Amino acid sequence: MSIADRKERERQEMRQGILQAAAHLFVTEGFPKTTIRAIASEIEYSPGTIYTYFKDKQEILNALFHQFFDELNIALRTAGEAVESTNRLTAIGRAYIDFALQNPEHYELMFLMNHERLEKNLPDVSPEVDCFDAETGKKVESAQDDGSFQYMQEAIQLAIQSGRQPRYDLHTSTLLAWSLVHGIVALHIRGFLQMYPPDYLQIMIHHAVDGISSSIFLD
Amino acid sequence: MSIADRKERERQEMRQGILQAAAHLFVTEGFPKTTIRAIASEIEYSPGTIYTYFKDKQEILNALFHQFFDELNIALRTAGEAVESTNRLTAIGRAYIDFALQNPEHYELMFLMNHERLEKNLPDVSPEVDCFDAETGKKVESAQDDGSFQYMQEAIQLAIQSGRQPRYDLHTSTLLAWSLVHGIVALHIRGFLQMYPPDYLQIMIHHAVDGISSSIFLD
DNA sequence: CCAACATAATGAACATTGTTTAATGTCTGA
DNA sequence: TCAGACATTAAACAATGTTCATTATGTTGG
Repeated sequence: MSIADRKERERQEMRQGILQAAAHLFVTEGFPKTTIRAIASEIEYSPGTIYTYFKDKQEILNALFHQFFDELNIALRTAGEAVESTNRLTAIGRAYIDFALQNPEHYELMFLMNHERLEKNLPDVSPEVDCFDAETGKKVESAQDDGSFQYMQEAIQLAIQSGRQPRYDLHTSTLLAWSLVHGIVALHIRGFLQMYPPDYLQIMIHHAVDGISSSIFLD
Repeated sequence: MSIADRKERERQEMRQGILQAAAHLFVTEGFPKTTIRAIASEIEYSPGTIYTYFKDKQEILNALFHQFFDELNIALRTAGEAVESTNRLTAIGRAYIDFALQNPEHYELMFLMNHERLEKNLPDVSPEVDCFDAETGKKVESAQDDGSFQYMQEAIQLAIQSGRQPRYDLHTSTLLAWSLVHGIVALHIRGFLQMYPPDYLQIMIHHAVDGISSSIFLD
């Protein structure tokens, strides 16, 4: 069954080619301005061909979605493993902000754009850590997840095990940490921090990363 | 010149009618799904008429932009003035989150959507507080601003004057506070906090608002 | 009162979008 | 060799934001 293999391989190569062209255009031109015709032109095929490999424009974005989240995940874990567990949370926070500021278009597609993921076929990219009972709010089962959110949560847990005193429970602490770094980069990418000169903003962000620990730990 | 006055008045009424119809559609259907034809149909005019009053679709949004920021501004100041200055920051933070969660579509248009404000004619909605020298980072002149950001900053300043010990300088503290509340609501509106049951999320948000003070004050 | 005139409203038209489809070609497996 | 599955294409479709010539309306000066 070598022919079928080759066919499947060619199909996957075509898919990757489309994804690569789409990623380039999405990141440089933005999602709305990127036309199917432009993607097709980039890979030198007709527009209709795209629909042999992807249901619609949204599904192309969904595929890239997963890819970008993997990139963030790797960036955070690389930065986190490079330091001992006591400094890990700060290292992760800094890596998170660096990723977002160095790849603002990736972050745009991942966290800022409105994907309407609620009603459509969403990639399971949302950091599903635990499943709760809808009535009691108690944790029902702990899902093994290799996401960025989970890794940040693990870092906080490690810090607690190392003796640091948390202000709130683990989930709340993680939410606070994540909200802080996301808030900064989201405001920045949307241009709401333009009134600060870049170097001064860098100092503030530096302090903000330190503020993560301050806001969730007592000591 | 009464006739000219009436003409001008009728013109402004028409503008307001368009804005009202557009606001309703933007908020219920979202900006991209709202067509010029739908707005025109709502006010029972032809599509072309819209362009007698607004340059394009973006300019309609810009006008609503100002309106929504005024609403937020009023909400924050009402909540802030209701308490003494020591609790003001927390009250503002809570009001901010309430505003965003009770008017998610307004918040969407204000802070989450990509307006491409950089290149186009942007409303001066960005919270321009101070002007800095690009090289030294020192404050050059203090601009009087009645924005929400400014009000949050004033509340922090009041807390400091009341004896609280800030961790960082005033601007950094304000950035931290704003990033925290924006981060929470931005993640929530984008659906990244869906794995938490609503009541548990409420508790976490409650803690998060308290976390504002913890993250920027030493005591 | 009438004749220009300015302005507003219209509906058709245009260019561009995402997507579908019928037709054509190509390759596979028997 | 041949029939069927599949990929590709150009054309077409519906819907979008926007423009424009035309029409209608009301205002102004004589």
